[in-house]
Amino acid sequence: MVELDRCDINCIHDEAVQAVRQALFGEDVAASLAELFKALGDPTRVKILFSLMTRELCVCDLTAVIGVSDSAVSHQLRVLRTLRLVKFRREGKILYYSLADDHIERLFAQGLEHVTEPKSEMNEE
Amino acid sequence: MVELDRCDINCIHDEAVQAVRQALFGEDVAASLAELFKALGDPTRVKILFSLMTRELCVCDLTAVIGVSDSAVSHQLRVLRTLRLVKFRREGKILYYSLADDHIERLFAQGLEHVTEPKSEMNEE
DNA sequence: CGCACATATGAACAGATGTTCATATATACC
DNA sequence: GGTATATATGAACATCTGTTCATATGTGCG
Repeated sequence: MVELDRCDINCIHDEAVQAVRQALFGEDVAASLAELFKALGDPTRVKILFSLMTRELCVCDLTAVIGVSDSAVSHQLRVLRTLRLVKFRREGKILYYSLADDHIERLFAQGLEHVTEPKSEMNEE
Repeated sequence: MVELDRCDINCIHDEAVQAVRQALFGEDVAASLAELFKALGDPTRVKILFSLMTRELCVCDLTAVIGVSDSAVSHQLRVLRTLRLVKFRREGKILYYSLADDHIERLFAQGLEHVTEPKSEMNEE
């Protein structure tokens, strides 16, 4: 029940705005969602996650597969860990990383569907 | 069939690396995926897209709902348009934006599932 | 045509992001 | 304990990103 401070521009469709406002999730949810997607929005992290879809891998393997420094991988793994996208288990000095759950696989599947979709015709200006 | 230039580090699990390498999609796909998710990785764009899930809206409505300048909305709409996430139709001087397809709805649904999931227990160090 | 409105665009700027390099931690083995 | 390996972390830095402000485009109307 937010008192909507009516904008002074006049092209606004009031009921539409009110309806959408009520349906709209809060700042925090929007921020969380954005944070999640942002984490998926980097080529290195995408490759890490996709690699882990095949099987669990150690940091060393990841650097070999993806072709970036171990430091870079490590930094990115931290991002993914913080967002609970990956988990790991230790075996001696080696850490084996794997996907935290199957949300990522489904997100990737959806994403790939959009990306590889036959772009009917650009709707760009 | 990429000839894998074996990394000089020795903790690598060779067959694992080779297997994953073969399964891994190309640079271009990884880049496209990352680009898509990056587009979803901003609070303003998240709110725009979520608003459009309810119904089509003009730019003015969006500024009112989300509470940012029309210029900012416009800039973000361009990003979303470029990635074919939204489309629009003109009616006089007003442009009505709407979601380009239903991939976004499904991506959001998946994303929300992850975000709102009861975080069993942090797996952070 | 000229003006008003709805939206788009470009430049500028502050803040965020990803990598590198150097260094630290943790574990195994001698 | 000391050394080697696997990984993590912090600082530094160049690049990218999102907003704002000023200005441009496009449409309707008188």
